[in-house]
Amino acid sequence: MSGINERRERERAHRHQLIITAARDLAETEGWEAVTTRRLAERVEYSQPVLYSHFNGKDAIVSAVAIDGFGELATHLRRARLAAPEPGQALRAVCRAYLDFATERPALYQAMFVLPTNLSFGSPETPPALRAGFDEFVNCFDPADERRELIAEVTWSALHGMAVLSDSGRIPPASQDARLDFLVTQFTAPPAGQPRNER
Amino acid sequence: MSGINERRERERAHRHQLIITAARDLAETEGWEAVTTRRLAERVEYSQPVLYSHFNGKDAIVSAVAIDGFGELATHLRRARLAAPEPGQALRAVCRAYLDFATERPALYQAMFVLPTNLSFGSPETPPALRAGFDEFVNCFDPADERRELIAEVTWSALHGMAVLSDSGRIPPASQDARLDFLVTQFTAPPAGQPRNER
DNA sequence: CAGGAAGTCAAGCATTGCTAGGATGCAGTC
DNA sequence: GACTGCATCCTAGCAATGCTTGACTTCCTG
Repeated sequence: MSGINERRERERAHRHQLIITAARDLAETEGWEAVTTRRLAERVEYSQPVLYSHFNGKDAIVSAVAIDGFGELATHLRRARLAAPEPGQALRAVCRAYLDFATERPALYQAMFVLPTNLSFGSPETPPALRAGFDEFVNCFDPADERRELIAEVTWSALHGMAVLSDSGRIPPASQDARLDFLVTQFTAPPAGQPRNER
Repeated sequence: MSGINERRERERAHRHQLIITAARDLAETEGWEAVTTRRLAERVEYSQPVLYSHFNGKDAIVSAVAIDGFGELATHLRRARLAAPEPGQALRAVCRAYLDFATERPALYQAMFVLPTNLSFGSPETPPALRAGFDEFVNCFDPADERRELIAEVTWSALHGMAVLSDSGRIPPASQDARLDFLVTQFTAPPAGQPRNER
Protein backbone atom coordinates (compact mmCIF):
# COMPACT_ATOMS: atom_id res chain seq x y z
CA MET A 1 0.00 0.00 0.00
CA SER A 2 1.37 3.36 -0.94
CA GLY A 3 -1.26 5.43 0.85
CA ILE A 4 0.56 4.73 4.06
CA ASN A 5 3.80 6.14 2.82
CA GLU A 6 1.96 9.14 1.52
CA ARG A 7 0.46 9.72 4.92
CA ARG A 8 3.88 9.40 6.51
CA GLU A 9 5.32 11.88 4.11
CA ARG A 10 2.48 14.25 4.87
CA GLU A 11 3.07 13.90 8.57
CA ARG A 12 6.73 14.38 8.06
CA ALA A 13 6.24 17.57 6.08
CA HIS A 14 3.84 18.77 8.71
CA ARG A 15 6.36 18.14 11.44
CA HIS A 16 9.00 19.86 9.37
CA GLN A 17 6.96 23.02 9.32
CA LEU A 18 6.07 22.57 12.98
CA ILE A 19 9.74 22.76 13.89
CA ILE A 20 10.23 25.90 11.85
CA THR A 21 7.28 27.75 13.33
CA ALA A 22 8.19 26.60 16.84
CA ALA A 23 11.71 27.96 16.42
CA ARG A 24 10.33 31.20 15.06
CA ASP A 25 7.80 31.61 17.86
CA LEU A 26 10.38 30.85 20.49
CA ALA A 27 12.76 33.38 19.02
CA GLU A 28 10.06 35.99 18.67
CA THR A 29 9.04 35.71 22.31
CA GLU A 30 12.36 35.09 24.04
CA GLY A 31 15.06 35.96 21.53
CA TRP A 32 17.32 33.69 19.50
CA GLU A 33 19.70 33.05 22.39
CA ALA A 34 16.85 31.16 24.05
CA VAL A 35 16.42 28.86 21.05
CA THR A 36 18.35 25.74 22.01
CA THR A 37 17.90 22.33 20.49
CA ARG A 38 16.62 20.98 23.80
CA ARG A 39 14.02 23.64 24.32
CA LEU A 40 12.98 23.39 20.71
CA ALA A 41 12.63 19.62 20.94
CA GLU A 42 10.57 19.98 24.09
CA ARG A 43 8.41 22.56 22.35
CA VAL A 44 7.55 20.28 19.44
CA GLU A 45 7.23 17.32 21.83
CA TYR A 46 9.87 15.21 20.18
CA SER A 47 13.40 14.30 21.17
CA GLN A 48 16.42 16.11 19.84
CA PRO A 49 17.51 13.57 17.21
CA VAL A 50 14.22 14.15 15.43
CA LEU A 51 15.35 17.67 14.73
CA TYR A 52 18.47 16.31 13.11
CA SER A 53 16.49 13.96 10.90
CA HIS A 54 14.85 17.04 9.41
CA PHE A 55 17.73 19.52 9.40
CA ASN A 56 21.48 19.29 9.23
CA GLY A 57 21.83 21.28 12.41
CA LYS A 58 20.69 24.30 14.29
CA ASP A 59 21.97 26.64 11.62
CA ALA A 60 19.83 24.90 9.03
CA ILE A 61 16.79 25.47 11.21
CA VAL A 62 17.32 29.22 11.49
CA SER A 63 18.06 29.27 7.78
CA ALA A 64 14.69 27.64 7.16
CA VAL A 65 13.06 30.27 9.34
CA ALA A 66 14.85 32.95 7.37
CA ILE A 67 13.72 31.54 4.02
CA ASP A 68 10.13 31.51 5.20
CA GLY A 69 10.66 35.11 6.22
CA PHE A 70 11.92 36.05 2.76
CA GLY A 71 8.66 34.85 1.30
CA GLU A 72 6.60 36.83 3.75
CA LEU A 73 8.64 39.94 3.24
CA ALA A 74 8.33 39.70 -0.54
CA THR A 75 4.54 39.47 -0.49
CA HIS A 76 4.40 42.19 2.14
CA LEU A 77 6.41 44.56 -0.05
CA ARG A 78 4.55 43.62 -3.17
CA ARG A 79 1.20 44.29 -1.57
CA ALA A 80 2.43 47.67 -0.37
CA ARG A 81 3.72 48.63 -3.80
CA LEU A 82 0.50 47.69 -5.58
CA ALA A 83 -1.63 49.43 -2.99
CA ALA A 84 0.17 52.73 -3.44
CA PRO A 85 -2.34 55.39 -4.51
CA GLU A 86 -0.18 56.61 -7.40
CA PRO A 87 3.03 55.20 -8.88
CA GLY A 88 5.00 58.14 -7.54
CA GLN A 89 4.20 56.92 -4.05
CA ALA A 90 5.35 53.36 -4.64
CA LEU A 91 8.87 53.80 -3.31
CA ARG A 92 7.70 55.42 -0.11
CA ALA A 93 5.10 52.71 0.44
CA VAL A 94 7.56 49.87 -0.12
CA CYS A 95 10.15 51.44 2.16
CA ARG A 96 7.63 51.95 4.91
CA ALA A 97 6.44 48.37 4.55
CA TYR A 98 10.04 47.18 4.86
CA LEU A 99 10.64 49.10 8.06
CA ASP A 100 7.35 47.98 9.51
CA PHE A 101 8.24 44.39 8.82
CA ALA A 102 11.57 44.80 10.58
CA THR A 103 10.12 46.40 13.69
CA GLU A 104 7.13 44.11 14.01
CA ARG A 105 9.09 40.86 13.64
CA PRO A 106 12.53 41.69 14.99
CA ALA A 107 13.58 38.11 15.62
CA LEU A 108 12.53 36.97 12.19
CA TYR A 109 14.35 39.92 10.66
CA GLN A 110 17.46 39.00 12.60
CA ALA A 111 17.37 35.45 11.27
CA MET A 112 17.08 36.81 7.75
CA PHE A 113 19.71 39.52 7.78
CA VAL A 114 21.79 39.63 10.95
CA LEU A 115 22.51 36.17 12.32
CA PRO A 116 25.51 34.40 10.85
CA THR A 117 24.14 32.16 8.16
CA ASN A 118 25.50 29.90 5.49
CA LEU A 119 22.95 30.96 2.92
CA SER A 120 24.80 31.62 -0.28
CA PHE A 121 23.68 34.73 -2.08
CA GLY A 122 26.09 34.53 -4.96
CA SER A 123 23.69 33.49 -7.63
CA PRO A 124 22.46 29.94 -8.08
CA GLU A 125 21.41 29.14 -4.55
CA THR A 126 19.85 32.48 -3.70
CA PRO A 127 16.33 31.92 -2.39
CA PRO A 128 13.93 33.11 -5.09
CA ALA A 129 11.83 34.91 -2.51
CA LEU A 130 14.77 37.07 -1.54
CA ARG A 131 15.33 38.05 -5.13
CA ALA A 132 11.59 38.74 -5.46
CA GLY A 133 11.65 41.04 -2.46
CA PHE A 134 14.63 42.90 -3.85
CA ASP A 135 12.85 43.29 -7.17
CA GLU A 136 10.05 45.12 -5.44
CA PHE A 137 12.56 47.86 -4.79
CA VAL A 138 13.91 47.73 -8.32
CA ASN A 139 10.41 48.11 -9.73
CA CYS A 140 9.97 51.36 -7.87
CA PHE A 141 12.44 53.06 -10.18
CA ASP A 142 12.35 54.12 -13.78
CA PRO A 143 12.99 51.11 -16.06
CA ALA A 144 14.82 53.44 -18.43
CA ASP A 145 17.43 54.17 -15.80
CA GLU A 146 20.12 51.57 -16.28
CA ARG A 147 21.34 52.20 -12.75
CA ARG A 148 18.11 51.24 -11.07
CA GLU A 149 19.51 47.94 -9.80
CA LEU A 150 22.26 49.88 -8.11
CA ILE A 151 19.85 52.45 -6.75
CA ALA A 152 17.73 49.67 -5.33
CA GLU A 153 20.80 48.22 -3.61
CA VAL A 154 21.55 51.52 -1.93
CA THR A 155 17.92 51.93 -0.93
CA TRP A 156 17.87 48.49 0.59
CA SER A 157 21.15 49.14 2.38
CA ALA A 158 19.85 52.36 3.88
CA LEU A 159 16.67 50.71 5.07
CA HIS A 160 18.58 47.81 6.53
CA GLY A 161 20.89 50.17 8.37
CA MET A 162 18.00 52.19 9.69
CA ALA A 163 16.19 49.06 10.83
CA VAL A 164 19.09 47.50 12.65
CA LEU A 165 20.60 50.65 14.13
CA SER A 166 17.21 51.76 15.34
CA ASP A 167 16.45 48.33 16.78
CA SER A 168 19.66 48.34 18.79
CA GLY A 169 19.05 51.89 19.96
CA ARG A 170 22.05 53.38 18.18
CA ILE A 171 19.86 55.93 16.48
CA PRO A 172 16.64 57.21 18.07
CA PRO A 173 13.78 54.93 16.97
CA ALA A 174 11.32 57.79 17.28
CA SER A 175 12.59 59.71 14.26
CA GLN A 176 12.37 56.74 11.94
CA ASP A 177 9.60 58.37 9.95
CA ALA A 178 11.57 61.55 9.40
CA ARG A 179 14.55 59.53 8.20
CA LEU A 180 12.37 57.58 5.84
CA ASP A 181 10.96 60.80 4.48
CA PHE A 182 14.39 62.25 3.83
CA LEU A 183 15.58 59.08 2.17
CA VAL A 184 12.80 58.80 -0.39
CA THR A 185 12.87 62.52 -1.04
CA GLN A 186 16.54 62.51 -1.90
CA PHE A 187 16.46 59.30 -3.86
CA THR A 188 13.74 60.61 -6.14
CA ALA A 189 15.51 63.94 -6.66
CA PRO A 190 17.51 64.83 -9.76
CA PRO A 191 21.27 64.80 -9.26
CA ALA A 192 22.85 67.87 -7.79
CA GLY A 193 22.94 71.08 -9.75
CA GLN A 194 24.50 73.02 -6.95
CA PRO A 195 24.88 71.24 -3.63
CA ARG A 196 22.60 72.28 -0.87
CA ASN A 197 23.13 70.12 2.16
CA GLU A 198 26.85 70.17 2.06
CA ARG A 199 28.93 72.79 3.80
CA MET B 1 56.19 51.40 49.83
CA SER B 2 53.60 52.54 47.34
CA GLY B 3 55.78 52.12 44.25
CA ILE B 4 55.07 48.42 44.39
CA ASN B 5 51.36 48.88 44.13
CA GLU B 6 51.88 51.34 41.34
CA ARG B 7 53.93 48.84 39.43
CA ARG B 8 51.25 46.21 40.01
CA GLU B 9 48.62 48.55 38.75
CA ARG B 10 50.69 49.27 35.67
CA GLU B 11 51.15 45.58 35.01
CA ARG B 12 47.49 45.03 35.52
CA ALA B 13 46.54 47.72 33.04
CA HIS B 14 49.03 46.31 30.59
CA ARG B 15 47.52 42.86 30.91
CA HIS B 16 44.07 44.38 30.53
CA GLN B 17 45.02 45.76 27.16
CA LEU B 18 46.81 42.55 26.29
CA ILE B 19 43.57 40.63 26.65
CA ILE B 20 41.71 43.10 24.46
CA THR B 21 44.20 43.02 21.64
CA ALA B 22 44.52 39.26 21.85
CA ALA B 23 40.76 38.89 21.50
CA ARG B 24 40.75 41.30 18.60
CA ASP B 25 43.62 39.58 16.81
CA LEU B 26 42.07 36.18 17.29
CA ALA B 27 38.75 37.42 15.93
CA GLU B 28 40.41 39.14 13.00
CA THR B 29 42.28 36.03 11.93
CA GLU B 30 39.78 33.28 12.72
CA GLY B 31 36.44 34.98 13.29
CA TRP B 32 34.53 35.65 16.48
CA GLU B 33 33.19 32.13 16.75
CA ALA B 34 36.79 31.02 17.35
CA VAL B 35 37.18 33.38 20.29
CA THR B 36 36.53 31.19 23.32
CA THR B 37 37.62 31.94 26.84
CA ARG B 38 39.98 28.97 26.80
CA ARG B 39 41.72 29.89 23.58
CA LEU B 40 41.92 33.49 24.69
CA ALA B 41 43.43 32.50 28.03
CA GLU B 42 45.97 30.31 26.27
CA ARG B 43 46.79 33.18 23.93
CA VAL B 44 47.61 35.59 26.74
CA GLU B 45 49.37 32.81 28.66
CA TYR B 46 47.18 33.01 31.74
CA SER B 47 44.41 30.82 33.04
CA GLN B 48 40.76 31.56 32.43
CA PRO B 49 39.92 33.05 35.84
CA VAL B 50 42.38 35.85 35.12
CA LEU B 51 40.08 36.98 32.33
CA TYR B 52 37.24 37.22 34.80
CA SER B 53 39.29 39.32 37.18
CA HIS B 54 39.52 41.91 34.43
CA PHE B 55 36.12 41.61 32.79
CA ASN B 56 32.68 40.57 33.92
CA GLY B 57 32.48 37.97 31.19
CA LYS B 58 33.06 37.29 27.56
CA ASP B 59 30.54 39.91 26.50
CA ALA B 60 32.47 42.55 28.41
CA ILE B 61 35.60 41.59 26.52
CA VAL B 62 34.05 42.04 23.09
CA SER B 63 32.51 45.26 24.34
CA ALA B 64 35.99 46.48 25.27
CA VAL B 65 37.21 45.56 21.80
CA ALA B 66 34.28 47.47 20.33
CA ILE B 67 34.98 50.58 22.38
CA ASP B 68 38.59 50.56 21.26
CA GLY B 69 37.27 50.29 17.74
CA PHE B 70 35.04 53.32 18.18
CA GLY B 71 38.07 55.38 19.01
CA GLU B 72 39.97 54.18 15.97
CA LEU B 73 37.04 54.75 13.69
CA ALA B 74 36.53 58.29 14.98
CA THR B 75 40.13 59.33 14.35
CA HIS B 76 40.06 57.56 10.99
CA LEU B 77 36.98 59.52 9.91
CA ARG B 78 38.29 62.78 11.29
CA ARG B 79 41.56 62.44 9.44
CA ALA B 80 39.69 61.72 6.22
CA ARG B 81 37.43 64.73 6.64
CA LEU B 82 40.27 67.14 7.34
CA ALA B 83 42.34 65.77 4.49
CA ALA B 84 39.59 66.40 1.96
CA PRO B 85 40.87 68.75 -0.75
CA GLU B 86 37.86 71.07 -0.52
CA PRO B 87 34.97 71.14 1.94
CA GLY B 88 32.59 69.98 -0.77
CA GLN B 89 34.46 66.69 -0.87
CA ALA B 90 34.34 66.07 2.87
CA LEU B 91 31.24 63.89 2.84
CA ARG B 92 32.57 61.65 0.12
CA ALA B 93 35.91 61.30 1.89
CA VAL B 94 34.34 60.43 5.24
CA CYS B 95 31.98 57.91 3.68
CA ARG B 96 34.78 56.22 1.83
CA ALA B 97 36.87 56.09 4.99
CA TYR B 98 33.97 54.48 6.81
CA LEU B 99 33.54 51.76 4.19
CA ASP B 100 37.27 51.15 4.07
CA PHE B 101 37.35 50.70 7.81
CA ALA B 102 34.53 48.18 7.64
CA THR B 103 36.11 46.10 4.90
CA GLU B 104 39.64 46.18 6.26
CA ARG B 105 38.72 45.21 9.82
CA PRO B 106 35.57 43.11 9.41
CA ALA B 107 35.80 41.39 12.77
CA LEU B 108 36.34 44.64 14.63
CA TYR B 109 33.43 46.17 12.76
CA GLN B 110 31.25 43.22 13.73
CA ALA B 111 32.10 43.68 17.39
CA MET B 112 31.16 47.33 17.12
CA PHE B 113 27.92 47.12 15.20
CA VAL B 114 26.68 43.60 14.61
CA LEU B 115 27.34 41.33 17.56
CA PRO B 116 24.75 41.37 20.32
CA THR B 117 26.07 43.77 22.90
CA ASN B 118 24.88 45.32 26.09
CA LEU B 119 26.37 48.70 25.33
CA SER B 120 23.75 51.29 26.11
CA PHE B 121 23.43 53.99 23.50
CA GLY B 122 20.62 55.90 25.11
CA SER B 123 22.50 58.90 26.34
CA PRO B 124 24.64 58.91 29.46
CA GLU B 125 26.64 55.76 28.94
CA THR B 126 27.28 56.16 25.22
CA PRO B 127 31.01 55.85 24.54
CA PRO B 128 32.28 59.35 23.70
CA ALA B 129 34.27 58.00 20.79
CA LEU B 130 31.12 56.69 19.15
CA ARG B 131 29.50 60.07 19.45
CA ALA B 132 32.68 61.65 18.07
CA GLY B 133 32.62 59.38 15.05
CA PHE B 134 29.01 60.21 14.40
CA ASP B 135 29.78 63.91 14.65
CA GLU B 136 32.23 63.56 11.80
CA PHE B 137 29.24 62.82 9.62
CA VAL B 138 27.24 65.66 11.10
CA ASN B 139 30.04 68.10 10.39
CA CYS B 140 29.91 67.25 6.71
CA PHE B 141 26.59 69.03 6.38
CA ASP B 142 25.55 72.65 6.45
CA PRO B 143 25.35 73.89 10.07
CA ALA B 144 22.44 76.06 9.03
CA ASP B 145 20.38 73.00 8.13
CA GLU B 146 18.55 72.05 11.29
CA ARG B 147 18.01 68.55 9.91
CA ARG B 148 21.68 67.76 9.61
CA GLU B 149 21.64 65.42 12.59
CA LEU B 150 18.91 63.48 10.91
CA ILE B 151 20.69 63.51 7.58
CA ALA B 152 23.79 62.18 9.26
CA GLU B 153 21.76 59.36 10.78
CA VAL B 154 20.47 58.32 7.38
CA THR B 155 23.94 58.56 5.89
CA TRP B 156 25.36 56.40 8.61
CA SER B 157 22.52 53.90 8.21
CA ALA B 158 23.10 53.63 4.49
CA LEU B 159 26.82 53.08 4.95
CA HIS B 160 26.23 50.50 7.65
CA GLY B 161 23.80 48.65 5.42
CA MET B 162 26.18 48.74 2.50
CA ALA B 163 29.04 47.51 4.66
CA VAL B 164 27.22 44.60 6.22
CA LEU B 165 25.23 43.50 3.20
CA SER B 166 28.32 43.64 1.06
CA ASP B 167 30.37 41.74 3.64
CA SER B 168 27.83 38.92 3.76
CA GLY B 169 27.60 38.82 -0.04
CA ARG B 170 23.99 39.91 -0.21
CA ILE B 171 24.88 42.72 -2.56
CA PRO B 172 27.86 42.50 -4.94
CA PRO B 173 30.92 43.85 -3.15
CA ALA B 174 32.43 44.95 -6.45
CA SER B 175 30.01 47.80 -7.05
CA GLN B 176 30.55 49.34 -3.64
CA ASP B 177 32.19 52.38 -5.20
CA ALA B 178 29.30 53.02 -7.52
CA ARG B 179 26.86 52.81 -4.64
CA LEU B 180 28.93 55.21 -2.61
CA ASP B 181 28.98 57.62 -5.51
CA PHE B 182 25.22 57.52 -5.90
CA LEU B 183 24.68 57.99 -2.19
CA VAL B 184 26.77 61.13 -1.79
CA THR B 185 25.46 62.55 -5.04
CA GLN B 186 21.86 62.25 -3.96
CA PHE B 187 22.45 63.37 -0.40
CA THR B 188 24.07 66.59 -1.54
CA ALA B 189 21.33 67.30 -4.07
CA PRO B 190 18.52 69.80 -3.54
CA PRO B 191 15.15 68.20 -2.81
CA ALA B 192 13.11 67.09 -5.78
CA GLY B 193 11.61 69.60 -8.13
CA GLN B 194 10.21 66.96 -10.40
CA PRO B 195 11.06 63.36 -9.63
CA ARG B 196 13.49 61.70 -11.92
CA ASN B 197 14.32 58.24 -10.71
CA GLU B 198 10.84 57.25 -9.87
CA ARG B 199 8.50 55.63 -12.34
C1' DC C 1 5.44 -15.50 10.25
C1' DA C 2 10.13 -13.92 9.78
C1' DG C 3 13.09 -9.84 7.77
C1' DG C 4 13.98 -5.42 7.36
C1' DA C 5 13.29 -0.54 6.94
C1' DA C 6 11.76 3.61 9.21
C1' DG C 7 11.23 6.12 13.30
C1' DT C 8 12.05 7.30 17.99
C1' DC C 9 14.41 7.99 22.28
C1' DA C 10 17.54 7.76 26.36
C1' DA C 11 22.11 8.43 27.17
C1' DG C 12 26.41 10.24 26.23
C1' DC C 13 30.41 13.14 24.02
C1' DA C 14 33.03 17.28 23.37
C1' DT C 15 32.97 22.08 23.96
C1' DT C 16 31.18 26.24 25.79
C1' DG C 17 31.06 30.21 29.57
C1' DC C 18 31.84 30.60 34.20
C1' DT C 19 33.13 29.61 39.31
C1' DA C 20 34.78 27.51 43.63
C1' DG C 21 38.59 26.12 46.44
C1' DG C 22 43.09 25.51 47.41
C1' DA C 23 48.04 26.51 46.49
C1' DT C 24 51.77 30.04 46.08
C1' DG C 25 54.23 34.02 47.01
C1' DC C 26 54.89 38.71 48.68
C1' DA C 27 53.96 42.38 51.86
C1' DG C 28 54.47 44.10 56.79
C1' DT C 29 55.05 42.78 62.03
C1' DC C 30 56.93 40.85 66.22
C1' DG D 1 64.19 35.25 60.88
C1' DA D 2 59.57 33.17 61.65
C1' DC D 3 54.59 34.44 61.33
C1' DT D 4 50.28 36.51 59.83
C1' DG D 5 47.43 38.63 56.22
C1' DC D 6 46.45 39.55 51.69
C1' DA D 7 46.52 39.38 46.90
C1' DT D 8 47.28 36.55 42.93
C1' DC D 9 46.90 32.62 40.33
C1' DC D 10 45.67 27.94 38.71
C1' DT D 11 43.64 23.21 38.86
C1' DA D 12 39.42 21.20 38.78
C1' DG D 13 34.81 21.22 38.19
C1' DC D 14 29.66 22.66 37.05
C1' DA D 15 25.79 23.45 34.14
C1' DA D 16 24.35 24.14 29.53
C1' DT D 17 25.18 23.81 24.66
C1' DG D 18 25.13 21.38 19.79
C1' DC D 19 25.35 17.01 18.10
C1' DT D 20 25.76 11.64 17.80
C1' DT D 21 25.50 6.85 19.06
C1' DG D 22 23.28 2.64 20.02
C1' DA D 23 19.33 0.12 21.10
C1' DC D 24 14.24 -0.36 21.16
C1' DT D 25 9.68 -0.21 18.99
C1' DT D 26 6.58 -0.29 15.09
C1' DC D 27 4.86 -1.70 11.03
C1' DC D 28 5.20 -2.81 6.09
C1' DT D 29 6.83 -6.49 2.82
C1' DG D 30 7.80 -10.97 0.96
